[in-house]
Amino acid sequence: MTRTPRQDDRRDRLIEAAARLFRKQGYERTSVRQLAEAVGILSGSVFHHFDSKEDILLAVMSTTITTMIERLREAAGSASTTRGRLLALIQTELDLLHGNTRDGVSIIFFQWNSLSNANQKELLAMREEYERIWLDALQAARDGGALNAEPFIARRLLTGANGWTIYWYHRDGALSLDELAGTILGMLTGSLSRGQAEVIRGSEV
Amino acid sequence: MTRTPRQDDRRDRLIEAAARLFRKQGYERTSVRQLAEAVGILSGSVFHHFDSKEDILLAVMSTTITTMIERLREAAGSASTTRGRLLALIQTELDLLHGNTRDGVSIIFFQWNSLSNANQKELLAMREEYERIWLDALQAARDGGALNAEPFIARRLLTGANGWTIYWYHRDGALSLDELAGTILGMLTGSLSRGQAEVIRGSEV
DNA sequence: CAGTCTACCAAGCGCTTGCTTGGTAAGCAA
DNA sequence: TTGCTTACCAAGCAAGCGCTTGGTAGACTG
Repeated sequence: MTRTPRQDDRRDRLIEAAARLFRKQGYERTSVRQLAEAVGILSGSVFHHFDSKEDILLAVMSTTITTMIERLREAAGSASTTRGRLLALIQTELDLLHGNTRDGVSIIFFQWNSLSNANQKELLAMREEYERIWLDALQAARDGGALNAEPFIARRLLTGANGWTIYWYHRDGALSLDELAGTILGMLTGSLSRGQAEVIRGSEV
Repeated sequence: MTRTPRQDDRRDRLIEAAARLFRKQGYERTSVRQLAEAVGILSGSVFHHFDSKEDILLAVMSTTITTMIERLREAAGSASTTRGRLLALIQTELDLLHGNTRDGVSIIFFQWNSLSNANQKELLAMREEYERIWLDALQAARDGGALNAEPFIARRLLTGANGWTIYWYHRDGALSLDELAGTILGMLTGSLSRGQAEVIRGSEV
């Protein structure tokens, strides 16, 4: 039997497997035994790496939010115009939801209530950091006249619209993520039709 | 001990309690014992009214969808213009989500995956009936030039945006449901600002 | 007023759950 | 070589789960 101490790869693999299974089956319907089996250990051994099952969910969410903030901050910085920044944020959130971070990100969106209140509080500051980036961009868009609605309302509608895509959007379909992002931006700002995404990103307002 | 035979009120009360508890706690985290306690019977007695726990969820969803279809059909028929009809549908869906049907409707939106595949199939025809009303209205809006996006994409974005309101919208806040509906219609059709809802409903396109 | 049906209780069964315990082989440091 | 640490296994515990069983009081039916 191979032992690989001084190397937390089992822990990381557990987080990965948990993200995958939690997304597919939900947190409650995923047992610790399933998690253990997914990485090739017995159920009791899971508790060598984590104090509780919920701690695994917390770890999944925590590492995911960190990535989300990082990616969104990058996107916000990459665009030079108000509208271009908004598009970049939408594209990024969609990519977070459908790229290789999708397991964790879906869990952030739709398994939030499986976390105890105490642990929700623990992550709230990070979530707010993520939302702050959005609200700043939306406020700028509003100041510039590109957005009609109040930023925080627009963001919440957007959160739902984007998050819900995990239930119907498939990357291998006819609709590309950038096209979808363009459609969403068009709705938000009320003028853009699909397929113009590339034109706008980086150009003037 | 009061017995009231020939009267299915316990069954109805169970469905009601289930809707409430499933929404608040989730289906998996709600036990049959809790459901029983909510209506004042013992856990075993629940299975006099339902074959299984999942059957209760099915009953909640089934009765809810029936109401949803009914209400949405009414709304679609009440408006004389394309845009007015769209607004009526949005208002109705928001009211379904936040009025006295909100428990069941929230469950339709967010506990769908707790149903077994077999039971999902059972309800699919009803869901499609509901969506058909939406798609017809959106298609008409598109034909009339009021909507830029493809109807089925618009609807899915809308589904997410509307459904997500259960996580942040509160009736007793400053924002009224009709104002919110106006904002959403404005985004969909790309021209309306908030507060104009009443003006548009029933007027010409 | 006997027979049937409805709506429940009391008890508990079989199973799964998250988690604990005690032990051990392998790796590392001195 | 000794001693400590890491990463696991083997076994199982207590609690809770959905659900079943056998029985009974009251209401309804002929």
